[in-house]
Formats: sequence, C-alpha cells, structure tokens
Amino acid sequence: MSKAEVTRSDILRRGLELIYKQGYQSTSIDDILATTKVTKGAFYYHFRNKEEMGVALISEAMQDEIWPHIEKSLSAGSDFRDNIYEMINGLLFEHPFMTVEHGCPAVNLIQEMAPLSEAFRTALIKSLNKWKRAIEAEIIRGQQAGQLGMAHDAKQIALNVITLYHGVRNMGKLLGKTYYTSFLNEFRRYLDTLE
Amino acid sequence: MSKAEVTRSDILRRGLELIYKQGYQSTSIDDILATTKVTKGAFYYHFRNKEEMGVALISEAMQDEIWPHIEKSLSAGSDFRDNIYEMINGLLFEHPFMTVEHGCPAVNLIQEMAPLSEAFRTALIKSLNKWKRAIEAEIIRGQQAGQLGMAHDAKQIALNVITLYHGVRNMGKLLGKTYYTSFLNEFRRYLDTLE
DNA sequence: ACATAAACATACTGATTAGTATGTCGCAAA
DNA sequence: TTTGCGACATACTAATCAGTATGTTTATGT
Repeated sequence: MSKAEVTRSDILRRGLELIYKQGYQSTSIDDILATTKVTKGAFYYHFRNKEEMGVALISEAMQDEIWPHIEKSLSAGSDFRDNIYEMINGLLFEHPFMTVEHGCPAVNLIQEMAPLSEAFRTALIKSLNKWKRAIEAEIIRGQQAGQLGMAHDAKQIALNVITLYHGVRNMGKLLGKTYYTSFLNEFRRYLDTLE
Repeated sequence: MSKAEVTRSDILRRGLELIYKQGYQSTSIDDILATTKVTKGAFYYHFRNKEEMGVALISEAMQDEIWPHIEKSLSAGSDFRDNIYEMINGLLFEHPFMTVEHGCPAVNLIQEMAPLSEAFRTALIKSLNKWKRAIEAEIIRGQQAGQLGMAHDAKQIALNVITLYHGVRNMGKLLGKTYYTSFLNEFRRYLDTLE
C-alpha cells in the first residue's frame, strides 16, 4: 500500500467514523482533517469534492467494515435459518464498529442522503443489492437442501430480513439494547414460521 | 388563535416541512425565515434556540399532522387486523404530507437526532409510546373480541408493527413506491399469521 | 543525479451559520 | 393620554463551511 493510498484510506476510514456518528451533512471536511494528519490539499487531491468522498466511503470503507461479517455468518453452518439469524445477531451485537445509539452507517446514510443525492442513492442501492443477493442465495441454498419449501420467494424473504434490520436499527436508537434482544426473539420466530 | 400563536405555528409548520425534506441539522433558521413572513426577532421571541423549536415541532406540529390519521384508522372497522393494516397502508399511501422519497418525519428524526440530543430523544420516545399504546389497545380489543388468542403479547406485536414501518420507510427511499406495495402484501400475511 | 509529476501543505475566499443587541410598534390597563 | 409590555424587526457578530489558489515536498523513472 503506497503512502498515497494510506492517506486516501485514512480519509475514508475517519470520514466513515465521523459521518456514522454525526451524519454526512453535519460532518465537515475540516472535522476529518482535524482528527487526521491529512491536510486540505491532500483531501482535494484525492477527491474532487465532499460528495465524491461520501460515495467512495460507501463503496469502500463501509463495505470493508461490514461485508466480511456478512459473508462469514452466511456460510457458517448448514442451516440457512441459523446463518441468517446469526448474521443479524452478529451485526446487532458483535460488530466492533457499530453501537446501539448510532445504529448502522448504511441505514443512516440511506435515511439522510438517498433523497438528496443521486450519486449517494446509486452507491447505496448497489450496496443494498449486494447484501440482498447474498441473503437470497443463502435462502435458495436452504431450499435446495430441503430446509424450506420451494414455494417461498427468496427475494421477498431477503427484503423482509433487510427491512426488519433497518427497522430495528432505528428503534434501537430510542429503546436501547434491550430491544435488540426482544427483537431477536421475534426474528427467530419469524424464521421458524417459514416452512 | 391570537396573532402571536399564528406566528408560532407558522414557524413550526414550515420548520417541519423543511426539516422533513432536508434534515434537522441541515435546515437553518434562516431557511425557515426566508420562506415565511417571520423575522429572526420573532423566532427568538418564541423559542430560546433551534433545539427548543425542534422539540416543539415534534410534540406539536408532527403530532397534529400524523395523529388524526392513526386514531381514525384504528377505530375504522371492527377487525383489528383490518384497522392496523389500514393504518399502515394509509400512512404509506394516503397521507398528504409524506412522500416515498422523504419517508416519515418521525422516523427521520429518530435516525438523525436520537443519538445527538437528549431533548429530542425524550420528545420522540413520548411520541413513539403514544403510537405504541394506541396499537396495543387495538390489539387487546381484538383479543377481547375473540379475533386473536390471548396468549399473544400485544406490546410485542405493537413494537413489531412499528419496527416494520420504520424499516419500510427507510427501504422505500431506495426502492420506491413499488416496494411499499409488496411490503403491504407481506404485512397482511404477517397479520394473518397471528391467530 | 536530475527532471518531472504525483502528493501534498498553507493561506485564503465568499457564503452561511446560530445567536445577540438593540431598537420599534401596537395595544391594554390605569 | 400615558405607560408598559408583548410581539416583533433590523443589523450585527464570531464561527464555520466547501472549495480554491498557489505554493512546496517527495517519489520515481531514466
């Protein structure tokens, strides 16, 4: 990794951290510069403007942060139900980056930026679809392994799971970690109703 | 309604509109003033600061906007399932204030401000609890009318419904109105699994 | 070792921000 | 009619913002 690449990724990582906690629009470039050794000249060498940095942050830093966990949990065991449950459980409770109070950076950015920027929307949809396809594939694997009837629509279930995740991340901001726990019980029940 | 009360409510209504579309932190007081006949002096006569206005906006303007619809739909028919379904359906499709791209102001504000302001959090929790209790009451009514087994936890179901609503409001920002429709199918199915 | 471009560094700009200071106007009670 | 206060109006400040202009350093191929 060259020195320039390190600088770039420093910007993205610190940017992700701050934007996760404060929101995109309320995080200034100066905020990022003040907490890194990066200067304004370096920033604008690597990115044309703030939006370009935001988009890069979604498709690079955010993906790097979350994706390994998703991939790992979705291929952990043989039961697709267990895998999907553990994926959500892990995201909620075990991920070192995310907290209950600040939720999930992807969910936050969709909320804040999807209506305001085409570029953000595109990057976020790409990210969402990647996740959706991964869940879908795991459900289909479950179907082929006889764990779930073929009549079920894998696409629809995948979207349900993601919708629930979005919901619980938002509710958690008001109700705290205890709600994560009771949600997970309900989520397990939901998975078990799929037969 | 006195002239002063009109001024105050003008600020709150216009504030809600702008904050709904741009977010709280990215909506400036000058934004509000520029699109009303209110001046800065009037603003700071009615509110100590921006945060106080934001909190008032949640417990007044936002409630006024959404609550009538909720109350109405929850007492529309005799089947609690139909009522809850219509509540969500109406919020998603029939509410004149809200759009798919901007979602729901309450959901948005929870996402943005719950982690950042105790005062916002308090106002939002109050608002959430009011809704939760209303749904809960409707479920219990359904139980007493024999539409649903007593074994079900009304509180839990109410929270599920709200969580799903939060989720679909967020997903809608990426997937558009068509997702609302397919979500509603799933939601109906969920309600019907409650026996 | 040297040329050249990549990778920064510094200082600035004009716009926008929340909030303040200080004034004014109209109406209600005395 | 005057006095006083509720309800504004105007002009300002200091801070912060994204972005730019113009430099300097550092690496790299030859």
